[in-house]
Amino acid sequence: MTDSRTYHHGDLRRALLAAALEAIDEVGPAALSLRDLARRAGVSHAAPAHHFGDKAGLLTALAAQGFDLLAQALTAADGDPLEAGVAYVDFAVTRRAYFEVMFRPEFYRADDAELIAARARAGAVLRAGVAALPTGSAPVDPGRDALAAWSIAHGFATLWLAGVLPDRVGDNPRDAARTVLRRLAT
Amino acid sequence: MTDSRTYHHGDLRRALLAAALEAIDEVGPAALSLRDLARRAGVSHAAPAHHFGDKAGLLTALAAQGFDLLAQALTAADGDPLEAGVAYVDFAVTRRAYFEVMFRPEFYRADDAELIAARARAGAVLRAGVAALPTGSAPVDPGRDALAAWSIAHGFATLWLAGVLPDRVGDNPRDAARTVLRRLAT
DNA sequence: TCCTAATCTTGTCATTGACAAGATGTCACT
DNA sequence: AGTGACATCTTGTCAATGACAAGATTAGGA
Repeated sequence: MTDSRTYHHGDLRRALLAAALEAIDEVGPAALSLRDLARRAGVSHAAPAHHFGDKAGLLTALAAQGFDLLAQALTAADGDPLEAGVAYVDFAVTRRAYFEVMFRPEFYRADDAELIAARARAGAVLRAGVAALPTGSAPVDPGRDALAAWSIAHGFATLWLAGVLPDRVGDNPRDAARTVLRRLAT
Repeated sequence: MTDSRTYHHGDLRRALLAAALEAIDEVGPAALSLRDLARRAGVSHAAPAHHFGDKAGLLTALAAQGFDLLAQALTAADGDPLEAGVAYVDFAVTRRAYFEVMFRPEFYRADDAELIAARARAGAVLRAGVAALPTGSAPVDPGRDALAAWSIAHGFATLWLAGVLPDRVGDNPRDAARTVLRRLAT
């Protein structure tokens, strides 16, 4: 179906999303160009509009897909809250394009039903992953603990992606994340 | 000097930075338009180029100014690491435009000397603020503790700005941050 | 005064997002 | 097989933008 001689592409929607991931990795979500995606997919400049309406539509689809992939990644670290945090950071780094779109609501339609559902699924997995965290001595608010855990993992991931962490942390995000996250898990 | 009848603006650089803060608060840093800033300042569309070269130049100046303001805000919470964290979150929320640019290196020139200096100043204040954190029972790596503290504050601030936190956290970022950050400070 | 540099303007070009209208392919139904 | 409705893709167009070039205006010192 990648035969460029056919009038119909055959799988353009998927091809555009894949091209978007590449493009975002290269230039970031802000500089993403629909026309560039069309060129990458070998179709005309107006073809993307049919599948996504506009740029926000495409990024909405990407974000929804990203939340599902994140839920999947967190599920893999079943039971171990520390490893769930590591998986969160790992997702942000290895699937950077998804992550960068997911947490920038100004790029997509935050009221999209499919997106809201996907985000809710990821949120449920995330809260479940944190539930097994060892609590302090004082009576704790589980909501607060989940927020703290989410914050530290999200913050470390964001700072890593922003490239502002000192060189000392090394180049292995999983190991670095585990070291930092352990500060909360003890 | 704000007299629009004069050929020279008089304080265009400052006016453009102020207009940029407004515009970013309205549409975000990605959708920022130099021509819109020029209109807001009452000058021609090419006037900004003389002061900042291009868009990245303007955002570089904004980011550098932001790091200095952050350092200033952190210094105000002198000595108390918990309040330093609260001040960090408060800065992100109340001076959102600065914060959103500062941690998106793809928007500006990360090799700018003035920016690097400002960021180093802010980093020094941040590390100093965390130094007084109560350590756990085990022998600790102060660098790790600083990273954990930075991560949790930065993560909470980022999640707050992204608007993905549950309604339960309320609408007061300072109080909410204090509650979450205490999880690390005990 | 004059002159040099800084500041701002006008004009231009390629790129982009969005929209409209038309061409082509696909598929269900007869 | 034939046909019509719909999905998919194309071509054409427009306003907005970033960047650049060249010229006008002003400020401030020799």
